[in-house]
Order: sequence, then C-alpha cells, then structure tokens
Amino acid sequence: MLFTASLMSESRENDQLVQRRNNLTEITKLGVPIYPGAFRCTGSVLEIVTEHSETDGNTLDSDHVNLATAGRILIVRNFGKARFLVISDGLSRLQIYLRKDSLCERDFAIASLLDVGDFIGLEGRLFRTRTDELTVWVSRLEFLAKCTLPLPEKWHGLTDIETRHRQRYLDLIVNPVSRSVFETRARILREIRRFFVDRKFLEVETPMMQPVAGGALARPFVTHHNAQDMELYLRIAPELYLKRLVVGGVERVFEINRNFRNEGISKQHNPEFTMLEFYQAYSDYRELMAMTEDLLATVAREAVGSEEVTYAGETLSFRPPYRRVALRQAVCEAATKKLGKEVSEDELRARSTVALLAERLGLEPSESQGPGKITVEIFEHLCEPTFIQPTFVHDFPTEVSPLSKQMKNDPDTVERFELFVAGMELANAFSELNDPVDQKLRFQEQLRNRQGGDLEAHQMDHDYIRALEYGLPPTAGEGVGIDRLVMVMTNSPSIRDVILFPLMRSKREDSEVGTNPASEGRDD
RNA sequence: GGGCCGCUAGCUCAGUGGUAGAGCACCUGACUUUUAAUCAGGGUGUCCCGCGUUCGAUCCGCGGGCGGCCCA
Repeated sequence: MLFTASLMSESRENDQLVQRRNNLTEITKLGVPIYPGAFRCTGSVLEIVTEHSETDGNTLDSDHVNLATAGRILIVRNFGKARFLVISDGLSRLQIYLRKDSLCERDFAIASLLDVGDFIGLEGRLFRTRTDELTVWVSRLEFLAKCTLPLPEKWHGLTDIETRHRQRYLDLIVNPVSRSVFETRARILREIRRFFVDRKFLEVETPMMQPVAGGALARPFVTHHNAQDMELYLRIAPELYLKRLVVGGVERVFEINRNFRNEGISKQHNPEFTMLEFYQAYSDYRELMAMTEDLLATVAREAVGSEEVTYAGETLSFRPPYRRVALRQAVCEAATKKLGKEVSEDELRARSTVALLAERLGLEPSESQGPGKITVEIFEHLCEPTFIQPTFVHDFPTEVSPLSKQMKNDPDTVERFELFVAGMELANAFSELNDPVDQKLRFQEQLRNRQGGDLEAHQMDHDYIRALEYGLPPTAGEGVGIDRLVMVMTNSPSIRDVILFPLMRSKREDSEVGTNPASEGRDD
C-alpha cells in the first residue's frame, strides 16, 4: 500500500516542479552554490531605473555605465544564443540581456537553466535596445536563489482575491499595484507621525493585553496568562490608558497600534485593525474637528499628492472645511424625507416615539435599547451610507457615549463627533468626561446594560476612576481608523486590500504543508 | 447569522449525464536587440470534499469546506 501511495504521489508530480528541480540539480553540477550568500550591488533596480530613465542610448554607450544589481526574474524571452530577462527588486523592473559571446561558459550555462521566479545577481553595462528599452548588457551572472514553484501568469497575473490575501507574497511579486498600496500605507503612517511629532505630541505604546477591556463598546478577545493564572483581554481600544497618561502630565499623547474586536468580518471590518488615538489637554471636540481637517488634508497631500482622491468612482475632497451636521438633525432630515412626514428632535428623545419611528423604518429595537441607542441605530441605517464627502456628525446621545463629556445645557447629549467618508466611519472624537463621580455613574449604567445582555457594554474600571480622581485636565481625544483611511487614500474597496495578512479561515494545507503544494492530499 | 454566486491544468477562464478544453506558463526543436517575442510540435488534471441518484456524476440532489457580493 505504501509503495502504491508513493508511486501515485510521484506520478502526480507537476512537471513544472520536476523541471525546476532538475534545473537546480543541473546548476549544482556546474559547481555553482545554489543558496549562496550576499551579492554586492552598486544599486537596486529601482535606483538604476530612476537614475537612467532619461539617459539616451548614445550617452550610455559613450559613458560605459557599469553596474551590479540583483533581483527576481519575472519574464524570460529566449533566443537560443541570447536571452532577454526582466528582473524586479519588488519595486521596479529592469530588462537584462544575456548573450553567449558576452559571458563565460559557466555563466551562459547558468543562464540557460534559469526559471521565472529565480533570483540572480549580475554585472554589466547599461545600453538601450533598438526599441529604446533601458537594458543591462550582462558580463557576469550569479545564481542567488531558486524558485521551485511556478509563478502566476505574466499577462492576467494573480486575480483570485482569496489567493492574493492568503499568499500575499505572490500578490506582491506579480501585482505592482499591491505593493504600491502598502507603500502608500507606510507614507500615510509616516505623515501622521510627523504631524503629531511636529505638534509636540509624545508617541507611546500602551497595553495590548488588558485585565479590563475598556475604551470602546465592543466584544473583546479573551486570552489567558498561564503563570499568573489570569484572564486577559486583547484590547479593544487604548483610550483609558492614554487618558491615564494625560493624568500623569503627558498633555499631548498619541498611539498608533492594533485593536482587536471580536465581531464579524466585512469589507470595513477586520478583527484586528490599526487605530490612531491622540489626546490633547485643555482642548475640546470643536478644536479636534479643525485639527482633523488639517491632519487629513496634510496626509492626502503628502501621501498621495493631492487633497482630492478618487474612491469608488467618486472624487473626495479633503480640503477643509468639511460639512458639519448634528446627529439628531441628520436623523430627523433623513427620516422626514424617507417617511414623507415631519420628524422632530423631540420624537428622538423619548423611548416610545423613537421606537415607533424605528419600527416604521423597518428596524426592530430591543427592549434594552434606550432612545439614544435607537436614534444611533436609525442614524447608521439611514444616514451613514449617504455621507460620501468628509462629514462631521456631532453631538451624540449620552446613552451611547459613556466616556464623553455632556453638553452644558443638554445632559442627554455629549460633545462628540464622528467623521464619515465614503459612507464609512473614519474617526470618533469627544471632549473627555473628566468628572470621576459622573464617570462612575456612567460605568454603573453600562454594567446594568451588561446584565441586561448587552455584551458590548463597557466594563467597570476602578483604576481608571481613581486616575480621574487625581485629576484629568479638560481634554479632547480622537481615534482614527488607519485601515479605512488607507482604503480611501488608495481607492481600495475592501479593508483586506490594505492589510497585508487579513484574517482568513484556516485551510488544512496551510498549516500542514511547508514548501510543496504538490504534496497536498497525500495519504501519508 | 441570512440570501445569492463561485470553486475545472501552475495562472486566467470555457465546457459537458458517456475517455476533460483554450490562452498564458511548461516541455522538445529553431532563433544573438526581443517587448504578451516569433515559428513548428507536445495537454501536463483528485473538475473543492463526502454521501446519494444513475449502467455511468466534474455536471443532477443532499450535506460539508473555503471564498466573493448583498443584507443583518
């Protein structure tokens, strides 16, 4: 049986794999090391291409531009005694020209054993072909590493979304657009850091594993610390720790890091996602609106070169000022339009009337939801998708904002805004509640919701209350969803396009098979 | 969580209740400035998995897996 199984496996070997391994063996026979060490380059492919993009052929011929570089082979065009290859350094592509009479016997032998995907190093001089393509005339070739699996096709490339996400390395090899998304992501992060450092903010890192998962209304992931025999939660927000730092005198503080929320996956939700949070003492949410406009306009300018970006066919303008609308007002306007009859703010403030309104709009408010929560549900249903251009929605119900400061003359409303772009929530900010007595009452209210079955309700955090008792200056704080921001800036339809390794359900072979998919499904 | 759709060669995709197809890739040969190189030949496969219906299933039915879109 074993013999049979083995034979079957062998016979099922893909001929491309066999071919590639044979080529590797042949290279070994030439006495060439197949996994050598460093190769000294005078410049990367990108550097060469950038430096000589405008240099004409005559100049290259007279100047004798000698160089050494390295990269992965993406295309092979074979002419018997000559070959054209295209190599890539991951950022840019460059053609190289190998001809028998310009190489030693060993190097030309290597050249004829190369497969698409292999890494090579080379020395040579630059010239331009008859068709004016910048090309390296290779005089010395070094084999650097083998690609033993066939790469996706050069023309259609790799389009299968699942494979692109599961095997991001393949996506990056063959889809230059994918690399550019992550280049832009890195630029956005650099610009955000520069923005806050310029304004004297301190960048910090606060716990990702927390005994109480606070700072947001969401279900956490649970984990366990063995040595302490202690339940821990992956953080859902850094908020409460950052405000502790403001208590400690760090008057301007920011953090860019991962949050984890144990909820569904969608085009706008990945269980782990990157968030910017920043806090500024002696400020309020009005100031943060202006600061947010400044931040996004700066990021757009510096990271993608324009304050206007195209997203899903729409031109979005990040040039300030952005539209501002009060949440209840937005709900009233949308509901009035939808139902064809006047809906007033008073209706939203009473549980009985707002519940009725929600039902007429096709929602099913639960018993535990108060008027504020129902109003926000209506908002999410009716208004959110309509905010395409950057829009501040401000003044939220206190009920859904246990960490925000109430308005002076309206205790049912807090000084809070969310920024919407392309129908997505991009930022959430408020004047921080700094009254420890009120904060404790709000937590207790949340605990009642929790006992009523709301798994997203906030937990009690006694140490945070204690920190507030030492005194938190008037402070405004904001969180910005970095992944969504990158989506907008790179015209990416899904959050998975801007996260290198988005969460995927595991497939059997991913964990079982190391290097060779040909062994998938073997019964051994 | 619900609905709809998809899963066929390394990749991108056709297709059929009766021995499985194309382009690229790959193999053999020709070719020393090509550009999706070209020319001549070659089809390389667990048709996602399991069960059922059937003389016979990649196709039909049921269940499952993974993914996509829409809804919640």
